[in-house]
Amino acid sequence: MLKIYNTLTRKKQSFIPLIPGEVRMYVCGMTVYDYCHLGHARVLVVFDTVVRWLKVMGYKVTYVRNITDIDDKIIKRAYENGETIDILTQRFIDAMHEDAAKLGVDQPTHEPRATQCIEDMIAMIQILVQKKLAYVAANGDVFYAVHRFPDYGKLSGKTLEDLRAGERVEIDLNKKDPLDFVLWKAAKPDEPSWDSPWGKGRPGWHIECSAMSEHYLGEQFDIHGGGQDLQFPHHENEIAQSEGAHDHPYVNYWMHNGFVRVDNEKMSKSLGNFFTVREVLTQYQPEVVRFFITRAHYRSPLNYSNEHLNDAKNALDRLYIALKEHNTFASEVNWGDPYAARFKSAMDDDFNTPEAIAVLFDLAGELNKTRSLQHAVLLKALGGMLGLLQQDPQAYLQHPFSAEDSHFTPEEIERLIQQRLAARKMRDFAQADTIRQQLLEAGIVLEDGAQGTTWRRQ
RNA sequence: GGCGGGGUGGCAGAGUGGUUAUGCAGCGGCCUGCAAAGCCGUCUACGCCGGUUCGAUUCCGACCCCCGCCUCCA
Repeated sequence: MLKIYNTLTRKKQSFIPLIPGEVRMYVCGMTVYDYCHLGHARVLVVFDTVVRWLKVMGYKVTYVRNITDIDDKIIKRAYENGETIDILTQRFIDAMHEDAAKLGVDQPTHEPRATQCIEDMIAMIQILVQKKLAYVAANGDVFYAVHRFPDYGKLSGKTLEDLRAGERVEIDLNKKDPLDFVLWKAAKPDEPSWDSPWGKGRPGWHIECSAMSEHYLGEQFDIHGGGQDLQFPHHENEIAQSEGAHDHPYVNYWMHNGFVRVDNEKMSKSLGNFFTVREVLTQYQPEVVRFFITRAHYRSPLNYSNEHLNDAKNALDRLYIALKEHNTFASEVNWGDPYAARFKSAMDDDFNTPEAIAVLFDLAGELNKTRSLQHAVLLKALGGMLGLLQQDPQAYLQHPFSAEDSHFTPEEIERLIQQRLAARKMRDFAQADTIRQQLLEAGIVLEDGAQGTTWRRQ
């Protein structure tokens, strides 16, 4: 039985979908004004892994991940760059898709863009205004009246009093209450806008997720995910909007992934301590990055550094080396197998991927001892459920992962291996070792095995 | 200040009321012409102080420290 830690109840709960056999899931995606950094990569990978596991468990999954393609930062960035919003956002949407694909992240079922769902948002705001949960301010903005929604704060464990006691509440004279949040912003000159019952304007941020999730998944669905930083206010506001509009529960299970950190601090745009996915991929194979992410539990913080990536690389190498002599394909998993059973119980326990990966290593050890095809097939199959180990082992092990790795072409390496073999045959070990040393200095390790000499990148 | 999460061996990172996590790194051995890989063995743990218990890293309480949210943020 799958258990999921639910932020709403702060407990692990048995997962029971609203419709037997089907899972409807929504995850807050990117605001597309810049390249994805490792924090974004984590969200992509974490929820991709969740979807993969749900599918392995036999669920039909409808997975929606939105794209925020209109907001203050996008407008500002487009203006700074002297380009249109459309060109800016399309560029970063394409870049995000490239990054996601490299990390082995499957496309969601639907990937709606905020600007394509304005009508849904307006319709929802209208309901909220009718129900007096929202009001039109003097400047034409429409605000949600937070005090009118009694459950406000239930997700983040805050009360209105707590929030009022906070020091950082912005002062906006148009709001009746400083805690009210904007649903619709009246148009300013030179900004993109849409017609609405309240005049030209554009949506606030939170309304898009309420409207788009309802459009694709209905008024109530199973799982809603996102980064921990979205818990408040974004997800809290979504609840206020959706439950306020429909008077019944919005989401059954809320999942929040932990941050990626740098030097023990949250990686973020505002701190400027972020590394983009594409930057990291100039130094490491994408699967190493995915392995690095998957190796930590999704709710734990994940400290980023080159040392940790190197460590992840060495660990992943071990799995591929174990698979090296069996270039096999995954097949159906027999869950009665002890390794498979352990893997399943780890994944069923709130997606405990570190434990699941530990099973992979135990299996690799067994494979190294027994060299049985059966273990190789299982290792590949279980790895695949995490989006790992699907490459040809040789391709992985020989992949040039940095610019310095282009010293020798595979043909040249092959030629040097043959030269060394000839030297060894003549028992000219000095010459043989010279060649091996030469390759080693270029980061190439030779391995003399029973079936001849193979090479891999260090 | 309010709310929430956490402190595990050299590093990363799970977990458990008593029995090896796992990986990387280190050390010793086997294998090898020598290596590499692999195998075998092995050293470093559970922030601090009390309490409960036959027994606590694991439960309870206090303390110290770290991180996050309360503003845009994955």
